[in-house]
Amino acid sequence: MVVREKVKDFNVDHIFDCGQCFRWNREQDGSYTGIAFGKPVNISFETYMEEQGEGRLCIDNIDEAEFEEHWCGYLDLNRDYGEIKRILAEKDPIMAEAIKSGQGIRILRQDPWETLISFIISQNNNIPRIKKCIESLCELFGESAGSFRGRNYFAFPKAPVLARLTEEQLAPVRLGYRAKYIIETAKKVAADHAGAEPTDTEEILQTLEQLPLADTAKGYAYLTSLCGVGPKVANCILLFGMAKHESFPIDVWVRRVMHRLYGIDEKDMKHMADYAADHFGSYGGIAQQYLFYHIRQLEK
DNA sequence: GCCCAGGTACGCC
DNA sequence: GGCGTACATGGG
Repeated sequence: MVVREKVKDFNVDHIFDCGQCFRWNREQDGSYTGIAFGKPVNISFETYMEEQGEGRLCIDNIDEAEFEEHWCGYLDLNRDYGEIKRILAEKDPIMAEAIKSGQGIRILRQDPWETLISFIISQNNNIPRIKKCIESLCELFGESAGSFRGRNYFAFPKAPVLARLTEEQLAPVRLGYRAKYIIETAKKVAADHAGAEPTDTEEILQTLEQLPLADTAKGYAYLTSLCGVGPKVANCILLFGMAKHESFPIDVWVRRVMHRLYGIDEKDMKHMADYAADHFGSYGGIAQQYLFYHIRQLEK
């Protein structure tokens, strides 16, 4: 168990139930259990006093070394979200209101491969079913990650494993027409990876794991070249799997916000993207998460 | 039966 | 390049 005191701008519901991740589940006590880096973990957060915005973060089933190596970055703990919120709140009153709804949001730095496949599954789908599909995919094709608090866990299946599957083998996961996209994308990613040995050619080979280091435009170009990855999914992968915080995914909910609250024409995606780039700049993706969380709260 | 869900591929103009 | 439309699946 790792404990950190005086953690600010952190709310487990805002972080794990804001649609950026699909493998974290809420427990009776309000904590969340999930799996990352091949290991099941429970995360709880206790605020010292109401309205204080500080609290104690507990991560169970890891040690200090694992915290430093993986979890500090995964939870984006070194970023000052208070400062980001101050900057964004000044942009407009709608954003200021949205930040109040999701004041404890943090953008996770998830595994690019898992994020890629998860968001291919997300297209034209709803969050509960996305979670079911991913869980089933891991149970059927992922390596066992042991048991934790009486439950068995499975790691996310790696690219070469999915690349070898047929649509028939994937059928039990109930992915629908997305099964084909996933097999094709897995083949491409696995092949790129296999071919990524140093060569004497000028051309820099692109692989998925190189993308977080590349600039956003290059990452976007690679991702949208994959089958089943369009503009929205690519931006989600850049944002949630590669910490490209300027990426601004536009889905049905964000369209709803931009139309209803900002008055932008419902089908003018270009205008929405331009608005985000102009107003929210390098924090576009974080702004998008406050808006996404906000509109969904309003609809509940 | 219909509509919807963190959209995309594909064909047509 | 901008438009429609089909697409698997399950919940409301």
